[in-house]
Formats: sequence, C-alpha cells, structure tokens
Amino acid sequence: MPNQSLRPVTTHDVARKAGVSQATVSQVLSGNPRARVARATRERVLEAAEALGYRPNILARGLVRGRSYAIGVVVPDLTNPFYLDVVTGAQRVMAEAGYAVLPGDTRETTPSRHLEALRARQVDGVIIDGVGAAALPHDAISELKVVVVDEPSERWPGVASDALAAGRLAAEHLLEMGHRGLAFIGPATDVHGFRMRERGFFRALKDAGIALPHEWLRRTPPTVSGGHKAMRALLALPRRPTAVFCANDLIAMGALKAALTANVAIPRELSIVGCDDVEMASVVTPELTTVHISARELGARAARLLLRQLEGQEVSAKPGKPLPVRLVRRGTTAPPTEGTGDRG
Amino acid sequence: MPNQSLRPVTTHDVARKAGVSQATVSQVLSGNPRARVARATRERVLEAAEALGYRPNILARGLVRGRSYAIGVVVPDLTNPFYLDVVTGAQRVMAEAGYAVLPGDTRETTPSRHLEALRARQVDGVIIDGVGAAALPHDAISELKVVVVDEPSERWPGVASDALAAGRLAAEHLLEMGHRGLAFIGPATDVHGFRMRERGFFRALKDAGIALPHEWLRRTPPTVSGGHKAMRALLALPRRPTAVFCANDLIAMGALKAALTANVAIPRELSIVGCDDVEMASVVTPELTTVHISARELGARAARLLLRQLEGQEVSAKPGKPLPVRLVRRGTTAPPTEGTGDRG
DNA sequence: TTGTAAGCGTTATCAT
DNA sequence: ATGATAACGCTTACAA
Repeated sequence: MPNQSLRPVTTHDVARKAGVSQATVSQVLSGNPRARVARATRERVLEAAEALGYRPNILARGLVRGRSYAIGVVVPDLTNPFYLDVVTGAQRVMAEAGYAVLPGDTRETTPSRHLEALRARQVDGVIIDGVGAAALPHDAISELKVVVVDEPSERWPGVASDALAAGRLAAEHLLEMGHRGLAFIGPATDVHGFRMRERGFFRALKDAGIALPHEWLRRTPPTVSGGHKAMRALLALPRRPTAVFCANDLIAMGALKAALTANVAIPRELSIVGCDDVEMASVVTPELTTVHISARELGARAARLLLRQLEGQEVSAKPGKPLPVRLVRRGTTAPPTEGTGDRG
Repeated sequence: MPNQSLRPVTTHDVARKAGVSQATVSQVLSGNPRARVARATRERVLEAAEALGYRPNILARGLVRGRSYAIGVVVPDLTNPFYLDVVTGAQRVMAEAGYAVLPGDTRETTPSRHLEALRARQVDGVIIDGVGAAALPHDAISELKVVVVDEPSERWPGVASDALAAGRLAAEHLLEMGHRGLAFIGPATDVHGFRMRERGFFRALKDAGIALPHEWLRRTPPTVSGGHKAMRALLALPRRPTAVFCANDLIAMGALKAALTANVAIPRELSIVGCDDVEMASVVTPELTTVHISARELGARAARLLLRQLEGQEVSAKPGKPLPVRLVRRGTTAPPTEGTGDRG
C-alpha cells in the first residue's frame, strides 16, 4: 500500500529511498534521451519510484519546460455531435502524446473570451473549429500554436473537409433524381465550412442551369430548432420546393421533424438531404440522406498537425488535401412525384 | 499592442514597470484577502499589469498552492447527450469558480486508467458518473476530492436523480393506460442509477401484481444499437409485449427504430418509454415518451458539491434530496389495442 | 506598507 | 556516472 501519507510522493522521496540525488531521479524518470545513468542506479530509482507510487507532477514539469502539455479545442456547440466527434478525435491522439484536452464551446461566451481562459491556463495550443477564426483579434492567440479546422488561413495551418464537394454531392444527388425545385436551409454565418457547403450546392445548381427563388433560401441557426422553424416557413409558402438541402444534420433533422409534423410525406412529397452524417441521422425515420464527413478523423488530423507544431517542427499554413466526403443515400430522398411541388 | 516579445509577461516584469517588488505585485494580483497594500501602490501595479497585458500563470500558482484548479469528470460515454449535459452543467459552475474541467469517458479505457491520467495532471477533484465508482480501487482516488453522481456511497458525497421514481413513473404510466404485457430493456450493469431505474419499474409492476416473463427482460448495452438489437430480439418472440420501458433514451430510440423498421405501428401496436429526455427524444417520430431528468442540473449540483470540498469545507457523504424527475408524455405511448400483443 | 527570501516539484546545466 | 545548483512564476511568511 504505497503512499499512506497525504503528501504526494516527489522525486525527493524517491531519491531518499533509492539513496541517490534528486537530480538523478529526475534524469531517470523524465525520459531525458541524453540521460547517462548507470544501469544499476536506474533500476534502483525505478524500483523506489514504483514502491512509493511516485507520479510526476505535470504542473511542475510544465513550469520549468514552459509548457503545460494541455491544449484547448474551441467549437461553437459541443451539443452538436459532429463537433463532439471532432473533439473526441483530437482527444484520442493528444492523449497518446501525453496532452490533456480542454474542450469548450462558444454558446455562452465569445471565442475571444474562451481563448483568454485557455491562455490563462497556459495551454500550448488550440484547435479552432467553426467559430470564424479569421475574425479573431490578433492578440487573442499570440504565443499560441493554432490549427484551424475547415477554414483556410495564411496565418495558421489547418485541416479541412471537402465542404465544397459536400454541397455539390447533395445537389447532384437531388438533380439526378429529377428535382428542379430546390431549396436550401443554412446559417447566416461567416464560418467558412458552412459557406463552402452552400457554395458547392449553388454552383452545382448553376451548372445545371437552375436558379433558386430567394424565398427558398432560408437562413437559420444550425440547430434542430433552427431547421424546424425554417421548414415551417418553407411549408407556409404558396409554392413549395420538392427537395431541400440542409447545411448540417441538425438542421435537416429539425426540418424533417417539421415536415412530418405537417403531414408532408417524406420523401414522396419532399426530399431532404443533410450534411455530416451524425449517428442520429440513421435513427430518425425515415433515415436521413446525408453527406458523410468523418468528424473524428478531422479532429485527429488537426491534433496531429498541432502536435507537429508543438514538437517544434515548422508547419506550413498551406492547406493539405481535404478530407474526402461521400453521399449516403438513405430514406429522405426520392425522385419528385408528379403533381407535387413546384411545377415552374 | 502589449507584449510584443515572445516571452510571456511575469510578475517580475510588472514589478519592474511599476517600480515595486515582485512580491508586492503578487500581493495585489493574487487577490489575497489579507493583502495590505497602499492604495497608490495597488493602482500603479494594476496599471502596469494592464499595460503589459499580464496574465497570471495558473500552473505556477497551482504549484505553490498545491492545487491545479482543474477537475476531471468521468462518464461512461460522452456521446450520450445525457452525460454530455452533466459535463456541461458541471463545466459552467466550475468555470465561474476559475476551474478547468477535463472531461473524459471510459469507452476506450478503464475508469482506473482514466483516473490515473487525471491524477498525473494534479486535478484537485473528480466528478464520477455512471461508471460504478463503488468498484474503483481504493487508491485510484486517494488524495482526490470526489463527488459521485447517481450512486450512494459512504466514502464520498454525491448527488443523485430520483432514479427509482423514474422507473416507477414509467411503469405507472404504462399501467394506467391499461398495459399488462410489459417488457424491459436495460444494460447488465452495476451502475447504480440504471439499477434503480430498473428497480423502480419492477417494484411498480409488482405492486400491480404483474410479473414479467423472463424473455421480456432484455439485457443490452445502453446505446442506440443496443436498443435496436434488443427490440429485434423482442419482436422475434412468439409472444410480444404491448409496451416496453427502456433504461435510457438511447436504448429507446434504437428500439423505436427497430420496431418501425419491422413495420410495428408505434404506439398502436407497441408503446415505448425511455428515460433521460435528451433533445433527440422529441425529434424522432413519433416523439418519445420519456422521463425527464435534468442532466445539466445534476452536473451543476455535483460541481457545487465538489467546489465546497475544494474550498475546504467538510461535506458529508450523506445523500441529499434527489433531483426530481417527471414523466413526459409524447407520441410513443398509447393504450394497448384489442387484438394485439399478449393476451395472457 | 513594502521588500527579502524561501520554497512549490520539476528539468537541465554544469562541476565533480 | 552522479550530484550540486540554478531556474520556472508564483505565493506567503517574515523582516525591514
């Protein structure tokens, strides 16, 4: 039963027990590559540490090394499973490297304020996703290694999903099925990822020679209730679209709910496609057709990129290959039915 | 533009600028209540700090005070919105008190290992929810302030929801509607909260003089896919129940999905009630009848209790009043229909 | 009222 | 190969 006392075991305790100096203990235990310690001594130290139940004080280590071995992850909404997965993905790779992750969202605070708190904790870096990093005050992140997700930047390196393709895939799927009366629901935002999804969608429409009446472009927060409201507004219109692309699955599920509640047959009368492919997308009924984006992989990539920086490697801000996305056909899309929707 | 250099501003820098000693700066800036500093000096220090953009190094402070001002929260699965909300609730109150929260789940690690990592980070305390704290090795949490959620313990203080009532409420609702062929889907677990939900349910059945055939008691992981599988098994039985209580909403939503997929009319042929009332419960179709438990409040209470301990107050392990729960009637429950289900 | 100094648990640079 | 020793940035007696 190691460490009966209340005071945590320190290198001094280990040193005393092993009959060596504290410095030697540190050499052995800190994994210093250039540590030249006699085999026998090392053994003795290791044993003593084991026996006493020694665990290094990461704070103390951080103090002298000037790092905290912790990073922050800032997302708009942890309640959105997509962002949660980004965090989870990052957490897994950071944990392996011995880093802690401080996740936080900006629902009840501003990104700047959040960054502020993170810096007070001396985090070594941050991963920023979906909060419009470009608009951040320059000094909010000085002294910090940064990786941005889904947002090109010449200040910081970043990782991205192929958001443009996501929007295009959605549009092409609907177009191929024969839809011509297309609507879009998405947030009014400066968040690059969302803008690209939107742009991809509209470009594909344009390429197909299709225009979208302005009342079929609905702005709404990227949440379930946002999607719900937007769909209700859409359904109240004199002319209804035959299909709608939602900028994320939360919106799509809210929209689906609203449509179902209004007794609109999905997908017969109206097709819906989402984006993200969160778990719930295949739990709702009918199951949501959506564009799959691997949030965990995105988070993992961001973490690896951040790690490279933290380890002192120079990392270019030049964007790498975006994470591929793919359409997942499920139950909320079908060819438009004769006699329903917009007849031009 | 404060702090152009790369080196973070320290109390020394502030001291130099203000023309006082570093110790005085500390007195002013550390919020020491017994600090006796001349008004003029204090002003000068504050100004200098402001001008330089000083921010205290929480790690260094922690090192001398012997605390890290960080806590851990351990839950089984952050992907479950219920647990996420517990974390969020805790995070809000901890943040106000200047504490960071390190959330983590035990999907890919054991609680012990996780606690281990947390201790290495010198967290000051942990909130443990849903991972069977009772079974934790005693020394995994020595030196740590602990609050357990939904688990009575004479070692640690805790907060709890009224899980017993949750199960009972579900049963009574079904019973009142006239159901007699009742099934249960829940995890095989030693997690107290789940056991109580189950016990509350079965007690109410017993009080009503109703027994449940053993094949209608399905054990499954508390996840969507777990619920899905369990429901499929239930539907494959020669005799089907007319209603089923699921130990949480994830199970319930999986079960609902499976039933719908099998063309079982919900709620006409089969009633389903869940537990937790996560956001998605009212997004699926039909909307899930469930028992509402305020996860955020639970997390907030746990945090406040932990805070009290961290501030040195003795906190008894005696359980307080459990967080009340309430039934939310929605679309997945209805009286049993003649001619369907178990006719005894 | 202010400054000096010790020390928190480490790491890392030296002599030895 | 090992042990003093000086940081790291801060708090907190204690001395002036």
